[in-house]
Amino acid sequence: MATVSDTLQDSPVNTSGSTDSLRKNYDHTEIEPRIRQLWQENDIYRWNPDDNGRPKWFVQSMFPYPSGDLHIGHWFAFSGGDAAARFKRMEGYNVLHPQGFDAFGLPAENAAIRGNVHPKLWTYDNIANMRRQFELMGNSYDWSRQIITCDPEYYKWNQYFFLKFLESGIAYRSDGAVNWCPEDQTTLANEQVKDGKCERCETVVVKRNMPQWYFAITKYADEMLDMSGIEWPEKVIVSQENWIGRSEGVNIRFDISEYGLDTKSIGTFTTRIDTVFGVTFVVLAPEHPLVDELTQPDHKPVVDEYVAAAARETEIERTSAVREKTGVPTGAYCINPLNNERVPILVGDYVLATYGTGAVMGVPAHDERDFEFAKKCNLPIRVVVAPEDWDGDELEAAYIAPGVQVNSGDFDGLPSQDGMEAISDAIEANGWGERVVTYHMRDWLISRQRYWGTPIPVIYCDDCGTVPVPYEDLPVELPADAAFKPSGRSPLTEHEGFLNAPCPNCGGPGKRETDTMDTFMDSSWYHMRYLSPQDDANPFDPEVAASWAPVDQYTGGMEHAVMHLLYSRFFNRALRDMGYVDFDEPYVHLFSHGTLTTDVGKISKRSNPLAPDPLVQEYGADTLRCYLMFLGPWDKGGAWTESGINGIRRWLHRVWDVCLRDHRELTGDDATADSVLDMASHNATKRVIEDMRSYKYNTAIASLMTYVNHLNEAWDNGGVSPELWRDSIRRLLLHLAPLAPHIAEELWLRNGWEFSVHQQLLPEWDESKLTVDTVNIVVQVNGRVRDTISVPVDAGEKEIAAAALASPGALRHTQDKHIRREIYVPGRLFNIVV
RNA sequence: GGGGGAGUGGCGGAAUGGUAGACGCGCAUGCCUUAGGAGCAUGUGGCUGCGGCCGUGCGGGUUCGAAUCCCGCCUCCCCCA
Repeated sequence: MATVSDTLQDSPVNTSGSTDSLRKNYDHTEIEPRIRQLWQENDIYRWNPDDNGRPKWFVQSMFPYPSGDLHIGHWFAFSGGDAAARFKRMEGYNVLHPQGFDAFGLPAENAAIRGNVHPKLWTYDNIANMRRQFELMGNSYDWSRQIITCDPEYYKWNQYFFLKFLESGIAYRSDGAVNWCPEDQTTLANEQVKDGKCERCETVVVKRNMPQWYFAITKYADEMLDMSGIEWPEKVIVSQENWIGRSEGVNIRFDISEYGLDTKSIGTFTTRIDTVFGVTFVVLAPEHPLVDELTQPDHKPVVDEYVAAAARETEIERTSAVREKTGVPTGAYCINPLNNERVPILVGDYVLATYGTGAVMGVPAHDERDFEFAKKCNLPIRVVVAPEDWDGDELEAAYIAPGVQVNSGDFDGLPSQDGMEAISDAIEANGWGERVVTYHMRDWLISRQRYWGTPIPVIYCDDCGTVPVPYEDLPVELPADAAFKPSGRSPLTEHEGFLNAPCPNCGGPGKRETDTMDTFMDSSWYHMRYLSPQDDANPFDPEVAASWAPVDQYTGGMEHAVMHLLYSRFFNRALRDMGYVDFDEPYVHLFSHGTLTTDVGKISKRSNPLAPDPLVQEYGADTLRCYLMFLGPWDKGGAWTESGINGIRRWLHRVWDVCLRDHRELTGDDATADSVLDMASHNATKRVIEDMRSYKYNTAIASLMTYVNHLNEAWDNGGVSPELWRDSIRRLLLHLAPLAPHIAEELWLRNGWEFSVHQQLLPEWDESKLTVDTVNIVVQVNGRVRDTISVPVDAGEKEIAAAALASPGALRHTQDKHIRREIYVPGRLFNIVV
């Protein structure tokens, strides 16, 4: 068993001075496991929630799905996250850095369908393997707080929160059109449909009508638009704003009472009520319930055929901007209440039944799609908001911008922004419609017709209706012996033992809900569970939460900009309103790292598994971590290629070499050499700390490389003092520790310093040491570099001007010329304008 | 169609108004070696008459000075429809 003293015993500081034998000693295959064991035995990454002497820092990387292998993309994500945690620890914070597994989800179940292996077995095997791979990375996780979301001890609390949501009216069941993935045989939330396809398997999603459970996320839509409490990348904020998609407008009704139907009007939603006098037609979605009733007999065959054709097309096809807008008249008319005009009603497939009211008022003069549609269908185009210099001519394209109301009755002459308000007032006063706010975001559909998820804890009773499972009966556990064949219904439906349960209310026969919850339920609050993962009385310990939540720093990929990050923000607000937490936002700072790609494409759980294990074996975890962080800016991602990794390995060899030289060989008789090295040290500290704080790992490593080059130069030139050398090596290792934790620890111990380097504070830098005695000033003539001069740092402008003007390079270009101007940028350059 | 980001050597990238190409890869030459796909050292944007000239996607502009700021255009990537 290795201990700290053993390490020192086994590997004393080498005093032979022979660099050849030293170099051979950097054997990552020996060092890395031994150092990790040392960390483990001393438990240095265990979080102590009661250590209040240091400020708290809750830092978390988005937990992985246990797909089976930790691929190189995971390494890219987690190397940076771990460096951030280690750096913060060394800045003096009490750091909580946990990790876990997002363990429910379809791949496990699909594996069961394919390979006859139980999802639970598959998942836990994968977790075991990924834990082993995580160990190879040497991350500073407190594994004692690991959570696995498919453990009943975890999902019990999903069910608990579901029941709480039910009580507070946030969870509700509703029947209606939902997104259905034919491949995965389940419904999907709107957020999980990308380009009309399933986010997971890319199958085209279809609409189905079925009763499903929802969370009322839209209740928080306005509040979630307020991002003032978070420091997140702009692109994530913008994505969420767009997804929530708040728009203010007016619902206005067009009268159809002349047809004697039950429905007396067509409701339409518009954000441009200022253009209502320009309505020359109304378009219904092909699925609109009024289509059938309103279509006049002589138009029937055409309309029926059009509706049937539209049903065969997907939403993406129908709303594609490049596609020609088509439509057919119903032969019916409706009345615009503002001007009592009769306008034709058409059916057009660019209008979707699921969006707004499923009907739009057509204003061709001021809407691009309506303009195109009117041209195509030969409908009139009437200008009602005039461009500034409008001459009364026909428009060649829709005029979208604000202008002045014309052809708008009493509202003529008003600026259209004012017209918007005045017309809205008139509509509301006359009962023709009302102002409404709509959102693009829909309520969160959480039902899934799959096995491997959290059972929704309700029982349906013929007499009592929908009855929540009592809290004391939680968790409702997944039965182990389900049949995994996709049928469009949850496998649990086929499981009699699970399905039949007595009604908790009346004791009569009841049927359990057989759908399971969307797995985004699990990740919406998992950060809170890290605070007290073993608590069996509460989802999380309120006292610990009071002082430790929210998460201070969260890192993860952009793919969760909407979905996970949106759901968590909603979930936290719901928890807040139920009194569980007293803050609004779950994740204060967010950093979105980029995507690592291969030449094949994106690395993800869906493709390109590139196993890092052989790379770790060949190069070592430290080399791989540093290489990934050196590829480019962390937030930009990059293309994976193995070429170049040798550069990092060579550099770590040089680090090894320079850190094990015997400082007693140094003479210490050159004060200038000392000040040069000291400046390099302080400069490295400044640059590395500043870069690490802003996650610029690539330039932080570059600065460390430069620093090692300086150390080598200083050694070769000789003359530096042994004390300064030791101090400089110390600095190097402290800065290296977050990025290459194993080698930094090994070299730290070999130099005789106290275990562990990861429990040290970062060195500071002294600005005054960053200035030198003489400084090189660039001499320019007309902005072009002609010479450089070396002057004392405290030289005045006059002195510098004289030296610059006298420099050979400047003289060549100023001879026989008239000097018009001289520009001096202190400490940098002197520009002569001739 | 809308929103966001980016275009710099052979390559990854650095520099956000002040010496373009830090740092690294690759390449070249040399040293060491029985050998090397190892290590070390030096060099490395292009052209050159050795004075310089050209050079950060393209075209214009502002400035003493622009990769950086402004206007117009082209291309690529990501997100949303």
